[in-house]
Amino acid sequence: MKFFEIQDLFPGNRLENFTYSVVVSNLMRSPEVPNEKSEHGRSVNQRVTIREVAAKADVALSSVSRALSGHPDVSDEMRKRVKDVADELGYEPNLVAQSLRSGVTRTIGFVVRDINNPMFALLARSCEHELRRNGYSMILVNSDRNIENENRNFSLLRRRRVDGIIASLVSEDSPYLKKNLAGPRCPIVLLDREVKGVNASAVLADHAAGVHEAVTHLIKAGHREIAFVTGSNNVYPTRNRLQGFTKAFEDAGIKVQPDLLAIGGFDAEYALSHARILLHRNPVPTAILAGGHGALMGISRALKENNLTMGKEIAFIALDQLPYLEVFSDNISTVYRDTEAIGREAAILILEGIEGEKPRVSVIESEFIERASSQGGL
Amino acid sequence: MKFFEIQDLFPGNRLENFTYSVVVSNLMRSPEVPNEKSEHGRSVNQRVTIREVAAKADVALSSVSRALSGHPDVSDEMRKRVKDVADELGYEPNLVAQSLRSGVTRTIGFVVRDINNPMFALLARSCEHELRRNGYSMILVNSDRNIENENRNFSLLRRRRVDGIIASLVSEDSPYLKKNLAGPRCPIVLLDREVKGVNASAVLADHAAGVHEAVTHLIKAGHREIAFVTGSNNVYPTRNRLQGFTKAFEDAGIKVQPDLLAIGGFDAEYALSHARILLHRNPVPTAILAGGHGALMGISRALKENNLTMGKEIAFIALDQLPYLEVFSDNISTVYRDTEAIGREAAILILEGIEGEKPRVSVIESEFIERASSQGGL
DNA sequence: TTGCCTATAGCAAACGTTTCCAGTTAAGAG
DNA sequence: CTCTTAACTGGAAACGTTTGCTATAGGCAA
Repeated sequence: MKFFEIQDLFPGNRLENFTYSVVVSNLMRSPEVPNEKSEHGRSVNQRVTIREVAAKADVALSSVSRALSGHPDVSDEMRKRVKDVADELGYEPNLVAQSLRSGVTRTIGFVVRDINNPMFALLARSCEHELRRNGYSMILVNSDRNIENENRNFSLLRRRRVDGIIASLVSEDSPYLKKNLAGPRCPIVLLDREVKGVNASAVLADHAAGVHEAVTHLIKAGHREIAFVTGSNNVYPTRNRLQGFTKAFEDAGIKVQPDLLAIGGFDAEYALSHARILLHRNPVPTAILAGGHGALMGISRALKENNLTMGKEIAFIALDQLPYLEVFSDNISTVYRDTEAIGREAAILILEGIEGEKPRVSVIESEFIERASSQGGL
Repeated sequence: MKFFEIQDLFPGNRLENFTYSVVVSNLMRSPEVPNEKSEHGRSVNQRVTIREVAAKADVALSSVSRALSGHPDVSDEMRKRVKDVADELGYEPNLVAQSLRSGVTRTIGFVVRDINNPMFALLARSCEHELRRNGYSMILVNSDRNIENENRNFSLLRRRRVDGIIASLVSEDSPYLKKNLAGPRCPIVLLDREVKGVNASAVLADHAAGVHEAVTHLIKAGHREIAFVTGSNNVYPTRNRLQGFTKAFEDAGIKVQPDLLAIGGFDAEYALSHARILLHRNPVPTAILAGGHGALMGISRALKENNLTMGKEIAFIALDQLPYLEVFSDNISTVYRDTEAIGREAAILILEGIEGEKPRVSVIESEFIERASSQGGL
């Protein structure tokens, strides 16, 4: 363990002039930029092109291209000569030109329903990582839960000629969906969505299994008044979770009480207002399930308002292990699915699609993880 | 408030066949894709081009281009005719071709030091939002705290001919920095970094002010043994925070005790191991400052290990209001800076640079926000 | 020696736009 | 009625690559 001496930290005795604005100032000086203009009014791009490499190596353009791209019809001597010159000049191929000519952009578009949900950040991150490992870049566009935005996002990605689109759709019945999913000539991977009649791959989580496990656990503990707050049933996760939920009741020979279900919005506002109502129901729910990030936010606020503590006065289970939970709320029972695996799987599916393979569906398991918050309530 | 009936949720009595694999299956059928090949072995891109629009409207290519791009030298009649045909054919300009010809990609590269830090997710998000509002897309690349990755990321963005680069650098003394920051002919915005001799804009947080405020608060409360765990001082935020830290001690006429400073890593592992040592120091620190996300993680784990509660046995302040804190740990005192404002500002600076304006530095304020965790410890 | 084949290199045509320049038309002025 | 000008429009050359085809050279067999 090495601790620093104060003078190490402030080389040159900068302690004396303690003004961070001074620190800033040395960034201000601007060695004048040339920024010349060519005769045609376009700014000169003094970057080195394949043409210059060819000239300096005294070979044809096409030979440079082949030498650098690993084409087989190139002699060892030619390849070496070209590579040397390219290195010497610091040649970096123009990906835009390559894309135009070859029709391949090595870019994947990622349409995300709502980037506010930290799960998507995690998912997009692992997906990007896997794509990059395979030489692809990712353009991420956020729809902000709005189907008009979503439609514009698809259009943008088409114009950018991305090689594939990974999409977490706002809903499964947007009027633009047919055009956006059937139209483009690039592979598509849907995240946790089922859209009929489109030729797309999908990564689906098996929410039902985990929810079934969780609800069964609650029922066995004696709970009967189990509330469930989640997004509307025009998306697969809600339907799938409800299947697990209902199946657990069926298996126990109990009837689901519809007025304990608040199925209508993934946002925190919806969850808050509906949790408030649920908490004033008679009889009061003894347990409550939160479907997603927004539900968790809204419900936990409502509980706080009513001075209810999870795991004491009420049992609580979050569907989805959200990334921040492990930090400070490591007592929350969750239905866990491996979010990073979903991202990786999406990358794999889209790469398969680019390789020309047929679309397929990949299912990610889920499981109930019991912690303190699912106790109490009875 | 509308609650759903069970049968609403499962149209068609899907309750009976409870197998989510069945649900999946309707995605599997693949209406055979044509996937034709042209005579030259390139897959047919049956997308409509400007040429087809020109042919159908019976005008020149150049007129279509001008009509759609808002060029002034176009008659109203021409513009209408072209637009109608373009709409009819569903023409979507090829951004790749536009980029190649015009030299402008309408894309900004965002190099992020470590996307694991949720602050960067927030920052990138607000930045992307602002860029998109101005018609730009963002490509985000993650360096994973590794300067080799960082170097490759810059190269990738150059090859992609991005119009500007926003960068959160791993360190300020990477050997590649000169090449990467001075070389490319596109504007650059640095996030919370000072690199001498480069012609770049920057968004700098005024950490010092907030830290000064926070430490002064602690000193006034009677704290003398104040520990500080943060990243190495080869980056601006550490230096700047230390300035605020030291100034507060100076102002109070007290000497900083160097062995209470653990200045060496932003990662949680570093923070954990050093917090452990600090907590066994004699005398034990009465207060502890966490510089960043990793420090917060590591320290809070070390506190838990030692059965210490923030705000009780020890005073705790997090430098940076991390996004997840407001959710479950709303009792943590923080030095707050508006992360989303930083993202927006970065976008604004990069757009200015693209407009040809001179690089400049923008400073974001910070302030101490007192909550429960900074009490106790004495 | 001749002929053929193989390995390699070069030429030139794309990819889909934008933009310079030149040409056409119509309107207005003298 | 002719000339000048303004307002468009069309043609063609780029942008920086990749790639099909053709050309050349050398090797080897007959």
